[in-house]
Parts: sequence; structure tokens; C-alpha cells
Amino acid sequence: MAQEKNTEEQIIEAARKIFVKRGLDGARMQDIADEAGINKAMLHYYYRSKDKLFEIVFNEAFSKVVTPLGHILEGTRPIEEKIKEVIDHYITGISQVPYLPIFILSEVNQRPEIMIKRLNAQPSFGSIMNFMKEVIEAGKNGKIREVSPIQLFLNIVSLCIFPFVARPLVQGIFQQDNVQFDLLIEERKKMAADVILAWLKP
Amino acid sequence: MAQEKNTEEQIIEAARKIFVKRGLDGARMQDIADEAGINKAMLHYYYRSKDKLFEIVFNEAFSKVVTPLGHILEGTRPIEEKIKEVIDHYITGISQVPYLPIFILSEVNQRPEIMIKRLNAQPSFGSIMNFMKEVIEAGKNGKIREVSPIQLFLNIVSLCIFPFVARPLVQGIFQQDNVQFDLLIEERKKMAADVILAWLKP
DNA sequence: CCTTTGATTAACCAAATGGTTAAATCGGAT
DNA sequence: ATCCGATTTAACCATTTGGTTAATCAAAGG
Repeated sequence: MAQEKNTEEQIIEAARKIFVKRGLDGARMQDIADEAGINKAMLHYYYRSKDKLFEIVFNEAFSKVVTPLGHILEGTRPIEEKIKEVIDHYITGISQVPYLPIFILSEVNQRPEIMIKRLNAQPSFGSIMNFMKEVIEAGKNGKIREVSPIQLFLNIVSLCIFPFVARPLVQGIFQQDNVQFDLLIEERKKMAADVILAWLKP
Repeated sequence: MAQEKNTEEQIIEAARKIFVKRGLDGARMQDIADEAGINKAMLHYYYRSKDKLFEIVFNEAFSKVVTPLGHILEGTRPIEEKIKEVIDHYITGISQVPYLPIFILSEVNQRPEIMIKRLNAQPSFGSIMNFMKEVIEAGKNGKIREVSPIQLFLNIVSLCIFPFVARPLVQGIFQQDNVQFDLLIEERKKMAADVILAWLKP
């Protein structure tokens, strides 16, 4: 193990790894300690309890995956451009942390409470609401087909995230190795935008 | 609790409820026993171990959610009709068991092994392969745009399943109650097909 | 040096958990 | 009524697990 770093950050790194891989219920404090190469008591010395430690890891993951959705849709370019860019950026971003979406979705489905606080303390969804208005506007102006902005948003996120969440199934059913899967994801950056824009064409 | 039924089935029902809600790691044998209104030892009397019991519940869930994908695409009607129908049927089907997709995806991501056996013992994916050929054929004939059949398949499944998997997030972000969410799902039966068919238009 | 203070560890603890067992109970056949 | 196998239960067991504690270590300051 690469020691050297300060204990606090070592612990967080280890906790990230174990919690994300095994979930809150499946993770063992001892495993986190082992992963960090330290004594189990240190976990409690620095972070009180398993729940507290988990909260930190979860919030961090939530920020990486959900928050970008709030920001990335800002700007003043035409809506088609925005959509193209958000899809490309988002898939690229998730590719760096492909195991986070299923982690978040699993935990949020099992314990919706952990998300409530986070959403409230997260006013960045204002920009999503802006995007919604923009969609309605563009629909009325005939620039795009008139569609439900929520459904549009859901469609974009579905096409971007689902493949990562269903990865083992996809690879199992279509007998893909990791290289093939990465290629499939790469293709989707352009394709997902094509799908959405074809639908939006007035 | 409604007693009356034979113990074996009572246990399975209780196990379904607890495992699907809490996952393998989060589920407690005692909770299953309580839910079934029987002694914990009965679980082992009828089903040896927690893992064995879980396997039954998981396989059952897998059949309900994944297997239909293999069957529903059969038949000889034009491909656009098939897609429309598969989407409508599939969303309707999942609506009856909306908590199963996240259960399956969570478990499969945590323990891909449990899926491997199941996929091998499941030759019904032959019909998916048939569908793939059909897509390529239709592409060459100019009936639809030429697209990767795997991506098409993934797009369909993404649009159908993701909303159920992300339900707490969707309801949280857009402040929807259950009625509104059901409405959103109902809308998607037609909309998801529109999205796919607009993309496929040659 | 010695003391102090924060960091670290081994040992420990109580509760929870999956699983077992031996005894009790039930139900039908004789 | 009695026997016999299947079913059911309470009590028990070993292990795991999150968490605590008291002792040790190490560096800083005097």
C-alpha cells in the first residue's frame, strides 16, 4: 500500500473504495481499516461512526454524479448545442467514476432520507428549472417539438447513465469484454445526442 | 397477517418482501421469519441457508424483469410495430413490480456471479439475437436508419427501466408525489416509443 | 531529560446474526 | 388410544461486527 499520506485522507480513500464496492450494509469497518493499512480504532477516532463515515463518502459521490446535472445546462447557446454538449460531457465524466451511479441509486432506493437533506442543501437545481423553461420556450417558438421538459431531462439522463448501471448485464448478455464495453460507451456520446435531437426535431 | 397458506409459500413471500426491500446484505433472517409469522428455524428447515433462499428470490425476480426482453420481440410484424409494442408491454409489466429493477441491478453489480449461471441457463436470448439480425436487415433495406442493434436495444431498455431505478431522485428533484410519478410513467409508454422511432426514421 | 499532547494500537465488549439442536406438537394411519 | 413421521418451537451456539478503552508511542516544548 502507498502509505505517506495523512491518516484522515487515507481513511476516506479506503472508505470510498469499500463503501462504493459493497454498499453501506455490505461494508465492514475492519475491511476499511485493512484497506487503509491502519488500526480499526482509528476510524472511530477520526470519524465517530460507520454512518458518519458513510455520509461523507455518499455526499461526495452524490456531488460528482448528480450535481453536474444542475450546472452543465447553463449558458446561452441554442438548446440543441447545449444538449449535445451536456451528453458528451456527462458520459465522459461518468466514465471516470463508472461505479458511482449504481452506488448512489442503490443507497438512495434503500434509504431515501440520505438524499433529502442533500437535495435541499443543493440549490443548484435552479439551473435545471431554467433549462425547463427554455425547453418550453423553444417548443412554443417551434424551434423544437413541444415535449415535457421533465421527460426530456429524464430521457437524457437515462441514455447517459443506464449503461453504467446495467454494465454486468450488458456484458453478460452480449458477451462483451471491457474493451468492447468502453467502445460502446464511446459510441454513445454521439449516439445518445442523435436520439434526443431526432426526437426533438419539430 | 393472512396465515392459511402453506408454510413454504409463506416463507417465499416474506423473503421476497424483505430481500427486495433490503438486499442480501441488509436482510435479516429474523425479519423474514417475523414477516412470515413463523419461527426462524423454519427458514432453515425448508431452505437450508440464507443464500439458498436468496437465490430463489433473485432468480424469480430476474425471470420477471430480464426474461421478457428475450421473448417479447418475437413475431413477424414490421419492426416499428414491434418496438412500439415491446415498450408499451414492458413498461406496463415493470409497473406491476417497480422495485424489482433496482433490486436486480444492485445485486448483479455487487455479485456478478449470481447472474452468470442464470444467463447461461437461459437460451431465450436467442430471440434477442434474432431481433438484432432483423435490425441490421431493416437498416440495409432502408426501412430504418442503420444503427447498432446493441445500442438500439440498450436505448429501449434504458428509457423503459431507468425511471423506476431513479424514482426517489426523480420524485425528490421534481417534487412529485406518487400520483404524479405514475402519470409520468404512463406518459412514457407512448413517448419512449416516439423517441426511438424518431431516431430510427431513415 | 522529562513532560505533555495527540496519534496509534491491542485487547476487549456487548449486541446482533446465521445457523443448529433437542424437545415438543400435530396429524393421520393402524 | 397409540404410534410414527413430519412440522414447529425455544433455547442455544459460534462468529461477526460496530464500537470502546486503556496502555503505548512519538514528537514537541520546556
